[in-house]
Amino acid sequence: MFSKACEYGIRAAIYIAEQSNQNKKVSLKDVAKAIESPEAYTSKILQKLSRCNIINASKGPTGGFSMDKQGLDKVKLSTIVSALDGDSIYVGCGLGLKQCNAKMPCPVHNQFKEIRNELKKMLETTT
Amino acid sequence: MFSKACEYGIRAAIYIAEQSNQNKKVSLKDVAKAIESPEAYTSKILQKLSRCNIINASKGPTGGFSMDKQGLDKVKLSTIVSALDGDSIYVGCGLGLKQCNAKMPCPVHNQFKEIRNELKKMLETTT
DNA sequence: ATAATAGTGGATAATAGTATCCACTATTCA
DNA sequence: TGAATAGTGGATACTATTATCCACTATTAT
Repeated sequence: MFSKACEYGIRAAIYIAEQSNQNKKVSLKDVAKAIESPEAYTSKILQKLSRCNIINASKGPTGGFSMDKQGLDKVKLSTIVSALDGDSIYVGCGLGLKQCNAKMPCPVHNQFKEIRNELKKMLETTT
Repeated sequence: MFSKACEYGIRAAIYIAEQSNQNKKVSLKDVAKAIESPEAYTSKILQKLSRCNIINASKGPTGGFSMDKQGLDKVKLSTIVSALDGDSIYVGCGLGLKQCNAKMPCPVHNQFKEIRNELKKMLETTT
């Protein structure tokens, strides 16, 4: 469904959100440990999320990652997914056909469309 | 959604089914050309499908791939998918969490479950 | 100021999925 | 029988994803 990176990203965001909700800043190590992910790799992912302003990163001692408490419930899963995986989940035919579209639908075109809409709707809920 | 191999497999199966419905046997080349896939790679995929008895393969000149005309509408997409991708689509938490199950659901557990059921239902339709 | 901490960014390695090559076997037909 | 055809199976190459390493910068506290 999602790439590994995206899974880590979602899990990390959820964890950071939980901690921020208690006014706690967390370090890279904390996050990696909490979500059981390789530390260095997680670092990259958090960098991306931070660049997209989904999470805040601060340097130096007492630094770490956090999220705005007030904006917390405005963060959609879909934002995280598209930041890490792009829109690959949404675009293109389920069978990888180029000539598949509404006019020339592949045999499973409509079923796929329905499921994708379901998924999209779901991703637009909060952490 | 699906691996490339699986996409090719589904497309190939659909093509072979169409041709078999007109009592036509098709060669590897035909299939690869029709579904725009690399020939050698497609060969591997068709081998798998043939081993799972989803399609028939015959050697020698006039050989090629075909499907039983009577069993044609009994072939489920899900069979092809699980032959090529295993059950990776169905199993496990959408976020890759090990400790996620009905009792300890992750924040998106139930939404995922619903979508997966939709998908499963859909895959159990014919070519 | 300086030492310690914590994130950053670029280079690189390991792995899995995708794709190709080639020698081989089975089958058909002349 | 033998030549041509078509699928088989194993070995190998390519590519993107996943993962790691390390030198660097920014920040804080002493």
